[in-house]
Amino acid sequence: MREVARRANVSVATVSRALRSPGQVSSATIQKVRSAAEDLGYVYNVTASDILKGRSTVVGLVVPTSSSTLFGETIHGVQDVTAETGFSVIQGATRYDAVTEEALIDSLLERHVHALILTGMTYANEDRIRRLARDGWTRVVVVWEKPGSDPGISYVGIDNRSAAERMTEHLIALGHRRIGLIVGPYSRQARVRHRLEGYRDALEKAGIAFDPDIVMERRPDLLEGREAMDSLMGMEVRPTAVFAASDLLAIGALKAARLRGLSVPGDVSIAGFDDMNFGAYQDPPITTVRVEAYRIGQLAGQIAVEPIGTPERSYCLDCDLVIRSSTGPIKTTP
Amino acid sequence: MREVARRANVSVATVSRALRSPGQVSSATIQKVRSAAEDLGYVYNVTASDILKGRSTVVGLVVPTSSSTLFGETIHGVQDVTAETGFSVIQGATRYDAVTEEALIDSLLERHVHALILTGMTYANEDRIRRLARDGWTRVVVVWEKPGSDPGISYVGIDNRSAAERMTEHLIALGHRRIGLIVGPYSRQARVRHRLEGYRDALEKAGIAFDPDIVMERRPDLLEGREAMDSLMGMEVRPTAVFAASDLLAIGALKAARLRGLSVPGDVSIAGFDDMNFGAYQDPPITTVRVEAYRIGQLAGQIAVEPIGTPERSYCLDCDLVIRSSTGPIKTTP
DNA sequence: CTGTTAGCGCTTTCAT
DNA sequence: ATGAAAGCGCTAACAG
Repeated sequence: MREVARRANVSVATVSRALRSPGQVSSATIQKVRSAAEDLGYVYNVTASDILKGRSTVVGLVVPTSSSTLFGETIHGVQDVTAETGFSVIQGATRYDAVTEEALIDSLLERHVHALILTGMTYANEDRIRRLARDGWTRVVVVWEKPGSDPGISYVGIDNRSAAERMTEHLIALGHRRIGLIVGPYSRQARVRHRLEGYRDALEKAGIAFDPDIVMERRPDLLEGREAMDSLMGMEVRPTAVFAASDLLAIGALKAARLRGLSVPGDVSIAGFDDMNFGAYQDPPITTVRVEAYRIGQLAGQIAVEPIGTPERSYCLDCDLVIRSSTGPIKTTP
Repeated sequence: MREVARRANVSVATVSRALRSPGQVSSATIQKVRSAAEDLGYVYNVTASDILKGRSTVVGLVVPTSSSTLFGETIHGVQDVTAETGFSVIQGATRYDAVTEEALIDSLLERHVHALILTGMTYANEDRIRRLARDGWTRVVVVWEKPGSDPGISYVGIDNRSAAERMTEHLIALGHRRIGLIVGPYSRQARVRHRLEGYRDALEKAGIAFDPDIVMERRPDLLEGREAMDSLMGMEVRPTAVFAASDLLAIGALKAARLRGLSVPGDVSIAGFDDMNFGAYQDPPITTVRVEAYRIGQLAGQIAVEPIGTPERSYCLDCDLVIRSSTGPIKTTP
């Protein structure tokens, strides 16, 4: 910038003004400055400006994994909104690991991010985040989970418990009473735990005993879904329906059923969660819970870029069941 | 930091040293400083340090879309490597749009990123990038494409042309002579154009005339694949095999075939590209080209974090055909 | 309209 | 081992 000033025969302050607030400068000077900048290949430095203004125009985004079409939509939502307002997004993946998550959050904080958007926060780091939020150090948005009540923490998510309950009810309504569940590691994530609770709620209402043997706790990916389903289908009294609390798990489960020569939904019904784009392209198309992932990202982004000190704000989005062909009535033994 | 200094009764310089280069400070002082920092909830500011040192510890990563399991793997690779070396990744998606890409690159440059990792650079922005790279302004890594020869630009990718040629040869070897192609927008992306060229190479070698009518140029997603396949299958003389230059397109195509009651590979063979994790979970599992997306990301990350001025370095990874069940011999009309 | 000056949070000489 | 002071690239307040 000093170089530019010298070349244009003006002070650095004028350069700054010419480039950033052209209203205060004569158009002749603006031209001079612009062309000097052009000649020198000058590129403005937002970072320096941030430092001086004691602010930050970066938001940190923490996701479990970057390679999911689902979180991907949320990421898009966040990026679109933040880009409009001149913010950049530093993104990192935890791989469902608390230690990685902590390291990630640390590095984000050291960059003094304006906001932290957290997907699937593990219990391990909750206290720390709460303290940060309470002190107004950064804005904190927790995403994908039903609103809680922590001062300074905003939530954008869905009611996982209710959605899981409704899907389980759907299966019960089809006549199923032995319903397997494949679910993420619920001991660590609220989101997942709530899905388990919803499942149990529905069973209880229908007077079906909860059987821990047919609940599989797995990392949400294709292979784990397949393996879990295989165990389930290998049981002496096997479930007639399986609720996979993620479409990834459901697609894996579908594969396992196919390999065992079981027809879906003839022999066993399979339901998923999330409505990932692939779900409708499976054979049969998968019954699932629609989640507006992009919208969640947008809202999270909007909240994130608000000035520090703006009160927390929470949204709980509705999510509908999408009944496709992977679930059907229980087979009546002839 | 000044606060910490005051509370610990030392100068800011000492605080800086105590926290960042403990070797130069007495352990008593370190303790004092540490506890003062703790009490005040002090968090180090990397950004300020970057400014002062005239460097940047951020790399910019540009991808076509964030919601792809494939680019997701590349992102993971980059993140894992950069995290180890204290870099953060600012990531943005172009959505296959040149204008968005340009805006994104601008914002990255204004943050004075240490390096720019570009996936699927469009022609529109090539000149600009080349100039940047030549001037040593940032490190530039172009990813997913076969190495070219531009001073200052590193490449990490695959030989798209050769891979596409081999897949087409595979189909030809199965007896197919009328082979449809569904491919991304090749007018704008080198990666995609090379796949088209590979396809043509193979046809030519086999003495098959190139027929532009059975080449569909589509955005790589499920729906477009489905629609393109539907057009192809609606033709009077329809192709007996279709090469979809992305697994996303292939899965969409599979759906279209299924809806038309065509058996795969009985009535029509379908091949994909990329080896996305979903491919093996389709029915039938999809024949495809394996691409080591994570490895590509790692290499790109390694090159990116090297000091400015380090010579460019390029890698062209091998990629094997993965023959699954979606391709088979041509049906001999009885 | 434009220049001068001070200073953001940090690190690095250079003294002490 | 510690402190004082200068300075990274930028902007805001104050003069002129």
